Amino acid sequence: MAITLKDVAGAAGVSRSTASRALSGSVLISPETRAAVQEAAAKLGYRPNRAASTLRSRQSHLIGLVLNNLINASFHTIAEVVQRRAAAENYQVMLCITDADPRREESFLRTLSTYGVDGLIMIGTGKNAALTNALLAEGIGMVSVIRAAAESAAPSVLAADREGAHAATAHLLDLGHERIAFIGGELTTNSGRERFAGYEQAMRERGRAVDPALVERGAFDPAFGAEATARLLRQNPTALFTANHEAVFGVLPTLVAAGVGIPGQLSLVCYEDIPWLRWWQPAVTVVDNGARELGELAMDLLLQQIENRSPREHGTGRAYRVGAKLIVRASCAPPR
Amino acid sequence: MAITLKDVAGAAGVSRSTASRALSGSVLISPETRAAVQEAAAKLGYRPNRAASTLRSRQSHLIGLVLNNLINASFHTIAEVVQRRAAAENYQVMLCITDADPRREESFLRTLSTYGVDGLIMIGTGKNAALTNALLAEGIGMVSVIRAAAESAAPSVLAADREGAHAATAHLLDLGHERIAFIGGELTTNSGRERFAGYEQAMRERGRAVDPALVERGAFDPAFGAEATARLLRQNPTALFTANHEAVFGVLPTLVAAGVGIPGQLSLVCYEDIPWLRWWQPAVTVVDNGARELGELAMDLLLQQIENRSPREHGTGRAYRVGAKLIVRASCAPPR
DNA sequence: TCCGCTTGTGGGATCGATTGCATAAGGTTG
DNA sequence: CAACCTTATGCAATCGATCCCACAAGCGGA
Repeated sequence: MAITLKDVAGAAGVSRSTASRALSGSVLISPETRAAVQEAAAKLGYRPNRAASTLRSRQSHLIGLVLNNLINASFHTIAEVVQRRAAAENYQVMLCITDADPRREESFLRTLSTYGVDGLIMIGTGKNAALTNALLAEGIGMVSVIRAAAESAAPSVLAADREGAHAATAHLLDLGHERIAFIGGELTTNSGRERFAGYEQAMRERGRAVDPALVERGAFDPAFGAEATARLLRQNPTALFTANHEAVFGVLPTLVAAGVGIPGQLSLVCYEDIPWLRWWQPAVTVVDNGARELGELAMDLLLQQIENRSPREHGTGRAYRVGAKLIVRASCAPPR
Repeated sequence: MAITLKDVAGAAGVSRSTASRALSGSVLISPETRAAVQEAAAKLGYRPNRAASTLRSRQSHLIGLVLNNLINASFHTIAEVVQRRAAAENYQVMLCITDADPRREESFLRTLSTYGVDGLIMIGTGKNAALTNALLAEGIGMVSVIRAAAESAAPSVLAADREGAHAATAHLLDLGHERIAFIGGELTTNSGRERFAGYEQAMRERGRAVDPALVERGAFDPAFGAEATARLLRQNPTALFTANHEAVFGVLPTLVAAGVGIPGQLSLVCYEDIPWLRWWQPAVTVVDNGARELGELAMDLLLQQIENRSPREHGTGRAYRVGAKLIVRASCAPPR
């Protein structure tokens, strides 16, 4: 039915082996033969059968991308970056959405391995370390992004959450703020813990105690952001650092509804550089966690692993950090 | 190296053929044999090799998802829905991001066909109809979503943009507005054309002429939204319908900066139900284009095609419509 | 008893590209 | 000129699951 390598070989007057070598490049083939085969392939519109190629060569040119969802800005940014880099290097991406459910994740990991993926980019739950380590041992490349299980042997690319939160808090302190409120995620999450640590550290460095009444931690969800903001406003803070991204959707409307002037009455810093915060009035100062660079670096590491084929060297669980950047815009001013 | 069907067959004391049939289900196999094979497979941790299966059976259980980007809310919503449905039906999704570039799209389509995808979900550029029709003729399933080329033989699932825009405009007219400004996309795009048509139709039905000074059409981009809003405010509209989703990011800050009271001074309706507009203060009345249903319906149609394997029946270019819903919130009121 | 049918199982070819091994042609060196 | 190496090519096995075909066992009816 479809055109196979045999047809191309026939048209070019060579054997299948020679045709294969001519098209895959980089082996002993005379320039004329190579040209003849390439011409024949082009003329016939030959498209190689990846299933056959994968079966024999054990290289699928497939990369599995495992993540929680695509709604979160960091996640879909990373997904985009990964797909683009992959395509540029002639790899294809299999998308798997886990909802942060370890059971779904496990199922995806098993399925991906049946497809013979060459590597995996994981924003993982951290609950399947035994399985991921087994896959790693089988020679499948792997890089964890954003989250990393301590027991995982895969290298990880992490956001500098502590540094980012530290920079945001320091910025507010530099402006002269003392009553800096904090809205964060639960301490059970990586980012919740690290960002609070950054906030606390900055306060401590300037000799400021953290006032528990100014700290709100809760679910990654706008409703929590709204409640927390309402509570915090009663404490008369002069600045607010929202380190819980999803909560922002609740924080901003609550501030507007309460008629709080920004930055006149309250200085505001949020987390993650999403378009809305850039286009808001006044434009909101944010911490950019560097989602694009996270994705780029993860793919660099993964492609290195895949090409070297040396799980030993990479299976060290080494953690790389991507710097967070404070993007100063118009939402902060010295306190009155 | 890895455990193959041969190993499972050996452990269960049957032939490879029998083992294969026992695991693939739905053929003549005695219950005891089937149980024995399944047990052996489970005990050995057998994971079938998809490459081999695809090569022989010409079914990859892969679906290609081709779209512009993942930033746009409709697109990543559709991507999520497609992936979930696919996973539930034991298909995997290959993600391809085209940036709406026909050349990239073409390249992805060719690559996907080398992987032997069973079907394609396309938010396409419409510029590769010859190629998509060829793939369709080869037996690859296909459904276009949101955009559809007239020359394409694939069925399409389209948003009811005209109806949505009509409903939004009618809502404003019902409240008593007469000077209803419109911000849309270029007429060269499907959604730009259809949404303007809906606006115009609603106006016409109520005997209102469309005032060209109240209509702005331009790029899908916040900067355009900001300029357009600034120009429109000089025309003293009592209501604004923003049918260009990306422009919203420029429209809202401009309105806030100009101190326009909503809905007191100006009623506002936007397009697409994204979290920000739900949590804005006041909550913004929007037209929901039904991205989730678009994705669901597209997958339903695709799975039907793949299972029936009857390109004839489906290759009719038939267009399905998903209804748009007006979600009334707090951003509209009668004019003063 | 024999024929024909149903049900279950095995043998072996097959999908299409890759690759180890053999070999031929041409060139170099002592 | 013989021994040897380099370069280019072909042959045939191979990857692992599927599926056509053959065939055996069991059973009912004539």
